[in-house]
Amino acid sequence: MKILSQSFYNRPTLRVAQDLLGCFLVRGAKKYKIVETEAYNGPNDLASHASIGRTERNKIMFDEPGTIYVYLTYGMHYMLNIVTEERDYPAAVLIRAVEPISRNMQHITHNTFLKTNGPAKLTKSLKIDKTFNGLPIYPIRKKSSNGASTKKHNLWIESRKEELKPSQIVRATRVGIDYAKGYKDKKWRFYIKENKFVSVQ
DNA sequence: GCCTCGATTGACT
DNA sequence: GTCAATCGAGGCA
Repeated sequence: MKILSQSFYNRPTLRVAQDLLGCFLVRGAKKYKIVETEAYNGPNDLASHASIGRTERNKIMFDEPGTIYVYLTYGMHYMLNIVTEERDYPAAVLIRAVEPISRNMQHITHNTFLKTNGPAKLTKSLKIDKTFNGLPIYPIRKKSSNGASTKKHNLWIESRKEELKPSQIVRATRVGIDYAKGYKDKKWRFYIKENKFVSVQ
């Protein structure tokens, strides 16, 4: 199993959103299968933060492919996204749901269920917050001799074990974006068919 | 400065 | 089905 490189994310956003299904989001010693994603694609997508141009909040969406974009919504929920396509093209994939894979993770912890079946629930479960905003999700090659190390963080994405069949992938409209005229009906959400951790079937 | 609203969730009628 | 939580970004004065 191999960590996805930056070039994986430097491809069309809809492609990346589909190809992330079945890949593994790894947080320290814990591993989760990605089962639901959404694409936010380009400057014209009215559902995307980037449709109003570059701002202090959304500037990360214009950054390098493979950059982590985390923002706060409703004053309390963090959303995890990975930036796609080349620098200055604003696009990202929202990770909406993951399935816990490691042993002993589907049980009760701290008097509550570990819930990862929704974009805000998974960031809460995995303790992902704005400190990840702007960091790379891809591996950084080490600086050569003088040991000027890059900042460490234990969040990355590994490739699938095996390809998904097209019949295992469902295309659907995105959630919570009814305000996006002309874009709300685009089927830019992808999920693994019949997976019980998908937020909205 | 002031107002509106959100890529959501959980509690409640 | 309805609605509050909770706060920063963005728009506008």
